[in-house]
Amino acid sequence: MGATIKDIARRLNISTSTVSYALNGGPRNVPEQVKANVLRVAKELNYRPNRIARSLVTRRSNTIGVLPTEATENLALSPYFQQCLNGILNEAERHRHDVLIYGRVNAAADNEQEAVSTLSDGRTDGVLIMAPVVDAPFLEGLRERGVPFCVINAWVPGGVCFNVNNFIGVRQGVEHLISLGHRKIAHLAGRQSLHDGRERKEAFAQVMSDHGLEIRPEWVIETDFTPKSGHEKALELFKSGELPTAVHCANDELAQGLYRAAWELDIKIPSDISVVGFDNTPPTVHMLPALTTVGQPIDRMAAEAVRALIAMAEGEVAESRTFDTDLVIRGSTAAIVA
Amino acid sequence: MGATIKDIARRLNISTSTVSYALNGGPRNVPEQVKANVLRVAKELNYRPNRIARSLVTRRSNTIGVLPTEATENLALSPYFQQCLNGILNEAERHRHDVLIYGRVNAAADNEQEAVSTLSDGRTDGVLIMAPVVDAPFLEGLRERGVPFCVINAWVPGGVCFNVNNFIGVRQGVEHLISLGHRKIAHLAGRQSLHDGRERKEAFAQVMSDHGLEIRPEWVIETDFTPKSGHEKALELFKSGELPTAVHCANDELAQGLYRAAWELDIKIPSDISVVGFDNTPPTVHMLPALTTVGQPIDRMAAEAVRALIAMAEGEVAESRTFDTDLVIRGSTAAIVA
DNA sequence: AGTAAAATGAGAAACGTTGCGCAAGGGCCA
DNA sequence: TGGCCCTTGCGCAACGTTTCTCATTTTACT
Repeated sequence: MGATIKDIARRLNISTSTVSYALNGGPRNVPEQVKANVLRVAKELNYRPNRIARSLVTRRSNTIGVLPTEATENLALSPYFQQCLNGILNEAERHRHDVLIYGRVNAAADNEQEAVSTLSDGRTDGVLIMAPVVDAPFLEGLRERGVPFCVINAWVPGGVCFNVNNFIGVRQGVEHLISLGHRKIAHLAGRQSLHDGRERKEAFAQVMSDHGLEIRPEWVIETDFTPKSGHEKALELFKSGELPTAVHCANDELAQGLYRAAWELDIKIPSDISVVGFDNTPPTVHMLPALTTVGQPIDRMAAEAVRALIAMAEGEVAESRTFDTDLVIRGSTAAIVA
Repeated sequence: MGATIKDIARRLNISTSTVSYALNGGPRNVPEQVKANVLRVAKELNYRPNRIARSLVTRRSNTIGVLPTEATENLALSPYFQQCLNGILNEAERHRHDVLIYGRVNAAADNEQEAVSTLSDGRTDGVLIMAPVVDAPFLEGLRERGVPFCVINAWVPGGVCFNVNNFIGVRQGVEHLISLGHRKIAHLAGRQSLHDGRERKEAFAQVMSDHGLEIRPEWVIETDFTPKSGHEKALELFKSGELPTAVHCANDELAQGLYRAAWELDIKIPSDISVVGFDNTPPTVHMLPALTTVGQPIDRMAAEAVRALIAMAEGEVAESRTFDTDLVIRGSTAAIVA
């Protein structure tokens, strides 16, 4: 379809190697005059290098693979995914890389071999793995195969991981509530097969006991990370027995669901109940009232992961890193009135 | 790194073509026995076809390119983008295709040649273009180059386009308001360089005049499609002179911004003011009250576009299609009390 | 002017596939 | 038994690059 390097060579009566050198400022020098000619003809013919062919020989694709969190459906609807993807897209663009989303891998998660080899079929220089489930079987296989990969929001022994300190984060959120006078605090816990879900639940228990506060089992509710679940579980919580004065949610989407439950039961936030989220995803500023939440720099983590991936593809070594959370106080928390 | 087709051939003392035939159920038949051997050895060696090499010869990549709406930043944060991507991802997976997001193209939008050739560098079988600005210069170039492409939410003469009937959609929304007794209706209009922004504004004027209702210039407010703008413009509107009894927003994000403005000024939805959105993006169900909005089947449109793209890559012809909107009545609209 | 070193250019191999053109073997029918 | 077709399998070209090796020319230095 398009012109090739051969067309340029033929037109100028020179060899393809010379054309390649001229075009790439290649490993060899080529005289100004010739270079100018090549560039001119390339433009005339509207030449565009075929990246497939180039990749075949260089074994570099300049493409970052993204493996989203395993989800039953509609993964692109999760704010976490969105913010993460946003960070990836921005950083990839900065490095002139493209982004390929692997949609099919999780569907075949039962077949580890299949998953591993899909991720290493040469189309990407490395894979960024978003919040994999704990002990995902294919990770070990990936390492064996030597595919560069980075993990966000999970720990994989020996892998390059980008995390946030959940213990500090949860502490910030819960201690904020405590400082406002809250003692009766519930926890809407996230999916326990995810690293963050586990850690945040554990951290909640730790902070509460550090402050000598009672942890009521019926106030620690395990669910998954969706608004739907948040809504259901919050309704149950609100309708059963005594109300806590505050709820700590393992992520913002749970808080969003809880908002709806509160609104339906005419429970006012923050006067009747205070709410703290986790992640500081963009929609939280649009919640009414805006959500007090513990921010994790998802886009910076994603950006860092992209950089690490590119570095690894170039043979450098990259290191895991833990990021700081920050408490963002907005309108969903208030001091308790005695 | 991985095993190649040659390794399998060597191991079995057969030719690479035979291996290829066996692996692909190829254009030639190969005896059951041999096929079984090939499959076995392939498994042993953990063989995975190199898709780059395959693409080079077949000139098919089994990858759909996605060109997002031109955005200054943070495009992945837009619910429209998200829903669209979601539809694309699901449908692509169904056809065992992957999705590559072109992030860099719009940055080079001033350079048409550059944009066109980036989109036709062989990595994708076709490009799905999300809501391009009106008269985007590269579209003509794409057609000249013969790159299969589809457009969502815009019309390109001679292109394969998937749209919604904005005139009917806006009519549904506005007539719903009128049927509730509203006469003083404002329109928060979207970005006028986008097809939908233009059409919806035009449609609003048409419906209003069809019903003999006054269109106050200060109540038709041009802005862009973001919550931030919706918030700002709604604040201005609410603070200046007489209040309309209802606002028709050109998309849901504008409505979201308007919600915040109303909340800040203690204007109650729907008792003080009714609000109608457009798109029916997922976050609207989480708004408080849930937003009455005109739904367009973004994910179905995206899915259809993916199908069309794949068909076009296989040499078939695809046709433009217009989808129906549906009015989704939720909690943000109420009858006017005289 | 003579020689070594640097610059230039051509040719070809390689990357991992696919699939065409041929050739050889086997079965079937006349 | 000869001719034909069908099956099976191999070798090789091709896809569009990059980059190595080798040959030739130019430049620089003594």
